[in-house]
Amino acid sequence: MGSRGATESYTGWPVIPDLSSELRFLVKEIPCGQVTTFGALAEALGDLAAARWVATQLAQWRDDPQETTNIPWFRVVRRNGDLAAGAIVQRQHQAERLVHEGITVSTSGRVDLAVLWNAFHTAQPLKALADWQHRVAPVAQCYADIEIPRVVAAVDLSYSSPTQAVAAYVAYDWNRAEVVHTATITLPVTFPYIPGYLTFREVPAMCQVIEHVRRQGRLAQVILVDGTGRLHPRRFGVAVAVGLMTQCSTIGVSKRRLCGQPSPGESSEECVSLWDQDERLGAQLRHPAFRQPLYVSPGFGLSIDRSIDIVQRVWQQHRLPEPQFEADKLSRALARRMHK
DNA sequence: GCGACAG
DNA sequence: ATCTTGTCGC
Repeated sequence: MGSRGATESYTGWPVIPDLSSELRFLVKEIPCGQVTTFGALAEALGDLAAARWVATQLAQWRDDPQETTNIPWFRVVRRNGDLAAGAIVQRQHQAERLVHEGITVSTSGRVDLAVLWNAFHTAQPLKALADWQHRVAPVAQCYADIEIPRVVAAVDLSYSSPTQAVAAYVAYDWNRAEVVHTATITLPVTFPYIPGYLTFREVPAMCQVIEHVRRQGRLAQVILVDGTGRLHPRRFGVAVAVGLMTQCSTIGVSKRRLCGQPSPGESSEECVSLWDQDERLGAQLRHPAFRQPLYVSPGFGLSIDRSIDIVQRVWQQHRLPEPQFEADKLSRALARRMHK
């Protein structure tokens, strides 16, 4: 079975676990005649936040003729005892499999969770990754603010298939309002999207396109990253990791909020600080032309306030700041072209 | 039914 | 993020 669980060195990037293999192993541990929950499996992986991914992965195996007979997906139900989500025929199938193993399923499609099985053997690989984030986050907290540079870049990812990422880099001159450099790369991606762990999914591709631009000698002084920076439960969003790995100044900019609460005292419409555990981590920005706000936090090498200055400078014509809008457009166009 | 956890 | 029909706005 090889090495299970995440191990890492103190200084470098951690070994990224193969979560699908880990989950497959755990599901196969559930004994005949027993049931468990998606959340229990997620906790066995090391974080309840993975529950949704566990559910979607099990549904995938359920619907895959190659996998469905090897993996007892039907022994996993929701926390309230309900059978897994899905079409009526699939829920019926799950009920039949459970009844066949001697488990009582009510007419409404619910099992008694008093018998929930939970004795997994696991190294909790996600917990190892979270510990690594906690430990490395303080290293990224030093900064020496630069002036707002003329050229601000952005990196963004699209997917040409569920396992193939397209990373785009776009450098934008806000004074002349034009794109001055672009680059793209493609890379296989296997780590799933789990809230709080986006770093381990998207940072390798982002760093690779940035290193490519560095070799071209065209690296901008600041890079906007789709996602969060310090505005993260462990202060280690994807923008922090990209900055740390590349030693570039980075800013996390997201369309939705991962964590942080607006400070009650502030009345400003266009900029409200976001706090978590009595710590100011970033800001919610509003643009008069757009309904939806933007969530901004430093990744690496910049203060919160300078990060805000820079994002406001390049946020003009679209819902996303111009460099990100262009990077999104570019990566999506290439991903679509590759899909054909 | 509601709230919700980046991409 | 991606998958998609119908819908809305410039």
